[in-house]
Amino acid sequence: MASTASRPGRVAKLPPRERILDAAEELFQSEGILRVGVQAIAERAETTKMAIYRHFETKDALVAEWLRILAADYQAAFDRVEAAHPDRPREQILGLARFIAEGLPTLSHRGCPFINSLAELPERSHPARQVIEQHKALQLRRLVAMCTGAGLPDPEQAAAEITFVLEGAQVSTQNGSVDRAGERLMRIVEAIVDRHRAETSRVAAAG
Amino acid sequence: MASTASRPGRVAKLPPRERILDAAEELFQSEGILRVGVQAIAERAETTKMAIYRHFETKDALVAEWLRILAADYQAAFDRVEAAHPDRPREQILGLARFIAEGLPTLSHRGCPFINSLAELPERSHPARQVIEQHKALQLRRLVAMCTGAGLPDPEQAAAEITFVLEGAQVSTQNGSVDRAGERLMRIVEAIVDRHRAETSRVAAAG
DNA sequence: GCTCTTCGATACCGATCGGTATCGCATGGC
DNA sequence: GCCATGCGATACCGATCGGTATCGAAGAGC
Repeated sequence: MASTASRPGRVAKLPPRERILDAAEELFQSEGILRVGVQAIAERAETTKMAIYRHFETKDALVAEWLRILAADYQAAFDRVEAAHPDRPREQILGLARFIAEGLPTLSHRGCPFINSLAELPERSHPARQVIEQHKALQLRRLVAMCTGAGLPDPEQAAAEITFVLEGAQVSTQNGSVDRAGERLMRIVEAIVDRHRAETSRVAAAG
Repeated sequence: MASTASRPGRVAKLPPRERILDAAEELFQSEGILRVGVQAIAERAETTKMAIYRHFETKDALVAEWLRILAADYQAAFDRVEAAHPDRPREQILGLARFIAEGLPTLSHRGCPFINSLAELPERSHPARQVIEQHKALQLRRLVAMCTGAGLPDPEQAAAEITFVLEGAQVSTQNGSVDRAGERLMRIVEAIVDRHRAETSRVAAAG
């Protein structure tokens, strides 16, 4: 037989903690948090419940860690969009909207993990809630910064409007009521930015 | 002692089925569907589990019936808004937005029941999902009709935009990221309608 | 080569879940 | 007055939940 050192299974296996997080990611996203048991996560991760509790204090801690990673991935995508359009805040905003719009067909009828998790975890003390609220707060701050950079006269209002349509597009995709949500999303975000820019010139002309 | 006929308890009690639905409404809204057991509903309704299963085939059927009633209430509110502004579609649209905006502080950090239920019940075959999707589809149709009545040149796009911001305002209120969501919601809905009206005159001028 | 940690496997815990069976009582229609 | 029905109470079912205890094999560092 071959050596056992470099051939842990049929393919190279990640360490247990990564496998657990990957399995949790897939199951939580497709079936929800509450409906997925720790045993099911262990099986998909090709490990055992005990291994999970060796790496995470409780199931709630695992949920929180999953959302933390997801939020970090999301912020990284945010970073890439910003970097792709340096010093052009309007393009950054539209790039962000495009990022969301392109993701809509993927999440299809199983919506945004943050929104869903918020629905599944009503207790304000749950560790996952803090992760979600911090993430949303950070996202809004970055959006406000972009709107400020774009010279919009009321960046808080503009950022709030964009936040509304981004989240609304995701839930409307989830319940399948609106078709061509991606295109519609892009159109309205452009319209929001342009309207606020028009406000700029109006304010400038008046001042 | 007084007659027992007209004095069923300390106060006049509704029939069990209504009490069950009331209890389910309160518990599902505040704690979510999956976290509330049938036993807990029975206790709050001052009855027993058996009584619940005499009126509803399964817990899922109770959930579906709850959402059916909720959707009917919602459509009734929709009717009242329409009736309050006969033949003035623009006022109807703004009235609807105001209805949602005024409800935001009430649902506070425990969002829209339809959005939450969608997150809690991922199985497409669940009876409650059909109720939700039908409700959302009907709401969108009515909104499209209002936009058509208002003479907007692209009523589907306008209705989709309004749907996005209505739903987005609710989830952003739930996660607490946006302050003054009600005012912001009203401002953007007005802006959407006015922008589409401006498109109207532009199209008319070009035609 | 030895030891210390990690991993996998299994069995188990108490609690709770959705759902059912049964029984006695009260009530309303006839 | 009688009887069918609705209701409340209790006990119970199998399944699953989150979480723990235990034990043996395997691997890495010194």
